[in-house]
Amino acid sequence: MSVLSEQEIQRREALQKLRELGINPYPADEYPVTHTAAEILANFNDHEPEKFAQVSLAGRVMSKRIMGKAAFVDLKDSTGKIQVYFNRDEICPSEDKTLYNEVIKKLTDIGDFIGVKGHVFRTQMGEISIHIKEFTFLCKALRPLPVVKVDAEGNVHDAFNDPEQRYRQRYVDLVVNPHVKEIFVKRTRIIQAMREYFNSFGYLEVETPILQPIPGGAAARPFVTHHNALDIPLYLRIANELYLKRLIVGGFEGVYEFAKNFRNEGMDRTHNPEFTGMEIYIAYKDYHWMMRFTENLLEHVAKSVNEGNTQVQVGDKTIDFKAPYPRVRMYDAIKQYTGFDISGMNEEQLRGVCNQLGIEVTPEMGKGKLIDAIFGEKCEHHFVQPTFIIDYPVEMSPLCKKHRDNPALTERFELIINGKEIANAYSELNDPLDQRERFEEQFKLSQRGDDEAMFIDHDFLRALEYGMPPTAGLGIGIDRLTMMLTNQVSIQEVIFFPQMKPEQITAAPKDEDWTEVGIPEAWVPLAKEAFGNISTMRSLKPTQVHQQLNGLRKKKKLDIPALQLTEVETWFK
RNA sequence: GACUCGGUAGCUCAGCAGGUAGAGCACAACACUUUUAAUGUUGGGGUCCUGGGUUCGAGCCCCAGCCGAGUCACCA
Repeated sequence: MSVLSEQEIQRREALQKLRELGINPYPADEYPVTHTAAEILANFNDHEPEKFAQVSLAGRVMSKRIMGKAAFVDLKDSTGKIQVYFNRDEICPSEDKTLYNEVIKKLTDIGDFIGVKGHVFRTQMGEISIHIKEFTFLCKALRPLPVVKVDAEGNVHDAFNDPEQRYRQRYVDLVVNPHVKEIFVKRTRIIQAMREYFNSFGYLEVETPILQPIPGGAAARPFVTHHNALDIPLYLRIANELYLKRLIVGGFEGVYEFAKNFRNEGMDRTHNPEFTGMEIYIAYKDYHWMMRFTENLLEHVAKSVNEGNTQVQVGDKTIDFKAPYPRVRMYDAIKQYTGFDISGMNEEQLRGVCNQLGIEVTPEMGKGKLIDAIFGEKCEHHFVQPTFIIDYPVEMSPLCKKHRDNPALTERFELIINGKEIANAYSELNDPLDQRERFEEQFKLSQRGDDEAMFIDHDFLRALEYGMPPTAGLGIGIDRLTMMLTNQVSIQEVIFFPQMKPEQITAAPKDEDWTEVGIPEAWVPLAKEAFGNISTMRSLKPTQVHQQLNGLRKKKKLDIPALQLTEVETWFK
C-alpha cells in the first residue's frame, strides 16, 4: 500500500470516529430525494416559501464555512450547487451538541456525500439556501478533492487543470470542473439528436461485429487479437461500412450504427485509438439526396445542443450550420487555390504539380494519395463554413460508385467545416465486378508499400453479387463533430477516458535501502509496513519508531529479539 | 518518430552563483449569532518524477530514463 498523506490519515480517523459515534459512514439505505438543487434555485419564490417547506436532497459537500454555532455547506448534486445552512441548536436541541460540534464541524469533509432535509429560505446575503433540520451521512470520502474556487468576478482560483491528472482521474475532473461535465452532456445530446432525426425517417439502429476476421471499410492499420477456440486472428473493426451494406443487401432500406472503431495509429489532439463513428446507409438514394439529408441533419443537431441557434463559436470563428451548404467540385477547389487544372493528369504529371507546389511526396503514393495531398495542403483549410467537396477521383474512393458523367471521378462528398473533414459520403458502389477491380487496385497499392490499403473481403463481394440496391451512405466522426460543437481543440476533451500510457507505479524503497540504514533484515518487513519509506520513519522520533516496531513484533508474535532504543537511534545518524 | 516546454505539499504555483524547501488555497487547533474565494490567530504537512554522475554539499549543474503538454512528421 502506498504511503498515506496527512490529510488521508485524518480522514480515516474521522471515519473511525463516525463509527464510534454509531454513524454508518457507508449506509445501504435508499435516501429519498424530493428535489434537485437546480429545481430549487429556479423555482423558489420569496412570496411563497411554503412551496419548499419540506425538501430532501442529497449530494457532495463542496465547501464548508463554519462560524460558531452556524455553518454553511455547499452541496452539489448532478444539477448544480446549493447552499445549506446548519444551526447548532436546531440540529442539536438537547444539551448534547455532538452532532453539530463533532459530526458537522469536524467529521464532515469536502467530498463527503450527505443527505439533508429542511426548508428553503433566503439568507441575509440573498442566497437561496436550505435550512437543515436533519441530515444523514451517505458516504465518507477518504481522499481530499482539489478545491476550486470562483470569486465574485468569476475568476477561478486553484483550478484543477493539469491535463494529465484531469484525464487520468476524470472522475475528479468532472466533480470540480462543471464546464467539463457540460461538454459530455452536449456530446450525448448530439448523439440523441442524430438518433431522433434518423428514427423520424424510420431508419433502423443496428449493431454489427466489432471483432472482424477482415478489417474492412476504411484504410487504416487495425488492432489484431486472437480467438482461442477458433484459433484464428481477429481484428478490431476500423469501420462498420461493409457490414451495414450487407444489411442493405438483406433488405433493410435504412440502417445506422454509432460504432466504436479502433485504429492502431498515432495519437495526437485529433486522434484517439478508439473513436466513435456514425454510419448510415439508405437504399434508393444517391449522394445528392444525402447532401440534403446531411445539411438538414447538422442544422437539427446544432440547434438541439445550442438552444435553437445554428451559429456556433469555434475558436475565433463563427460557424453557421444553417442549411443549405455550398457544393464545390474537388478539381474546382484545387484550380481555385493552386491555379492547376489537374483533371485528366496522370500520376507523373501530378508529381510534377506537387513538386511545383512544394508538397512532399513518396514513391509509394498513387494518384489518389497525390491528389489528396494537394487538396489537404492547399485547399482544405480555406473552407471554414460548412462546404461539401464533391466528386473525388476514383483512385481515392474504392467503395464509391463511379460518377454518372465521368468515370475518372466518383460520386463522393466530404463535408468540410472549419478546415476539417466532418463527414464522408458516397453513392455506394453496388457493381460487384467494379468493386472487385477496385479491391485489386488496393491490393497492388499494398504490395507497393501502402500499409493502409484495403484488404479484399470476398464475402462482401459475394453479397454484392446477390445484388444491393442503389444506396447512399454517410459517415460522421462523432468525436470531431463534438469537438466542433463544443469548441474544443483536443479530442481528449470530448472522450471521457482518452487513451494514455499506463501510470508508473513509483518504486517503493528496496530491502537493501532499509538494511543500508542499519535496520536488521528481520525488521525490514515490519518497518515497511509501519512507515512505508525511510524518510517517513526518520520524520518520527526514535522512541516512537522503537515502540511501534516492537509493538508490531508483539502483535504478530514474531520470534525475533526485541529492538533496543540505542539500536534504533543509530538508524537516524 | 523529431524538437520545445514542463513534472516541487491534497490543488495551483514560486524557488537559486549549488548552501537545512516557500506562498495561497486545502488540512488541524482555537475564536466567531446568516457566511460568499467567510475572517482572525496558531500549527502540522514534502522520497522536490526515477536512476546514475559532478561536488564538502544538488530541487537547481551533467547523463540516462519515465510521464505529460505543445509544434512538426504520419494519418481518406
